[in-house]
Amino acid sequence: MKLPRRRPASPKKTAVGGSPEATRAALLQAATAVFVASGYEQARVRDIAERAGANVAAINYHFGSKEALYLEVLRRQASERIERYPLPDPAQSATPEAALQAALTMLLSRLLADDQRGFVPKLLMRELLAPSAALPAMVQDVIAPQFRQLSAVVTALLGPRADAATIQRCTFSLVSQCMFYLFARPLVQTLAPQTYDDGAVARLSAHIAQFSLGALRAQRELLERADA
Amino acid sequence: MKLPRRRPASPKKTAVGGSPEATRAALLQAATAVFVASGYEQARVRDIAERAGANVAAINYHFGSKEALYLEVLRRQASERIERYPLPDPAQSATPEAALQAALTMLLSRLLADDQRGFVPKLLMRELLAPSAALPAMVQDVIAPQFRQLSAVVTALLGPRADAATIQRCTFSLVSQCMFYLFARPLVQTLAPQTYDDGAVARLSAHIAQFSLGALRAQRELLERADA
DNA sequence: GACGGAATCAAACAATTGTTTGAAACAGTC
DNA sequence: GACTGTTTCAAACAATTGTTTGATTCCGTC
Repeated sequence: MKLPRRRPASPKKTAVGGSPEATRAALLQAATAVFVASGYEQARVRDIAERAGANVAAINYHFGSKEALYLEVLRRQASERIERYPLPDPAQSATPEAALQAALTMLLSRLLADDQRGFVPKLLMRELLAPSAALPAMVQDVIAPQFRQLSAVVTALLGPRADAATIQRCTFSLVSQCMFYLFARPLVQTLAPQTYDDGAVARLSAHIAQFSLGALRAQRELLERADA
Repeated sequence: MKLPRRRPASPKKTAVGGSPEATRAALLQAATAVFVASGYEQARVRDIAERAGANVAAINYHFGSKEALYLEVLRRQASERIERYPLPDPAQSATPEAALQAALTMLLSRLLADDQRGFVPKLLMRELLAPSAALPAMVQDVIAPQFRQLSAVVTALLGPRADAATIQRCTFSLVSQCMFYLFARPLVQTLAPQTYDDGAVARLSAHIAQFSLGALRAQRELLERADA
């Protein structure tokens, strides 16, 4: 009693559709979910195939290997999130202070937004914990641009006397406060359960901006007093 | 040509010693190294046994299973690190500023010190990524005390007008800057390779203290101006 | 409706995993 | 020196892994 498996939207397992492209897409979607849930090493190709309603061999047929599939998932998710949350143009902000606020909001949005189930942030966490061959590309594509952008804003706020090392450390201080709410979420939720309620991004970015603006102004005064 | 394997410090593979206790100890030490390097799932019992100069079966004989060995390693490492880096007494510091500096140094030490190969911090990362039943105990034993301590220091620096939420967020800002250098290490090393050179803890804690003291003073002024 | 390449499948494959086994070596006691 | 319980060992075990295979099904084309 075999029903036709191709075009007629086969009601087989999940939603393979029927065309080869549909299989590919289903595998990608299933792989994303499984990789996020288990990480690369713990993810099982059989889980992915089953979830996609496809055969195990389909993975190697369409992508070559488990690792190639992983890299493909990573590449797609990262670029998608990047274009969903474009970096704000610093020239559009009236003041460096406004630019900082805008940049922090976007950074936090990227890290905390729950659309797409937070794939990229979770994968980023996994990569940082157990770096794979994918991390360098991820740093270059996702992190470095944000870091450069923030560095420019910090440079504007610290004034002309700031050296490169100071700019770098201060930028780290900004990034760290944002990433903290991603990484330490289970911890923060234990200590302050209401933190991730509605409007979290706005609330947190406002605090981080206020905290950091005070720090950067003080740092600037310090630099200029030392230089004088 | 079998040489006597027991007491006479057998020069076999590594340093099993000879007695059953020595085998146990060697297994524990090797297991610690391997678990830290690879994590529980990726750690191979054969690696551990070889590193300890023991037979694979010795693990199951002495500890019952791979998981039991892991939990034993965990238990020992956690308690050891806690007593190695005791929290500084805030009453011993002359000023709140000095107390902040001392607390940050100790926090960073705990997170970055490479003795024992940073087992507990790495485990903390794994727990935050995939929380298990061990996390609550870990928060209670390792994190919460530091957080309370830092909160007290922050309260002193922010002055009497600070509300609980502000104190909490500012303390998070402090903790986040410290944890960042643990979590984002692969990232930081890409962007600023020299960061973890000798004296990292002193250098980083000095920056974080300076940055944050400026932020906290500004915050205090803000609070007092708004209240006045 | 037969041909042919693309796609899918169940099954087998080779490698690796944690664990168990049964014999051997050991130390202590009588 | 034989007995006993403990400890160690090489080897095998059972389960799981990613991958490959060879047959089969599909679909457009002639």
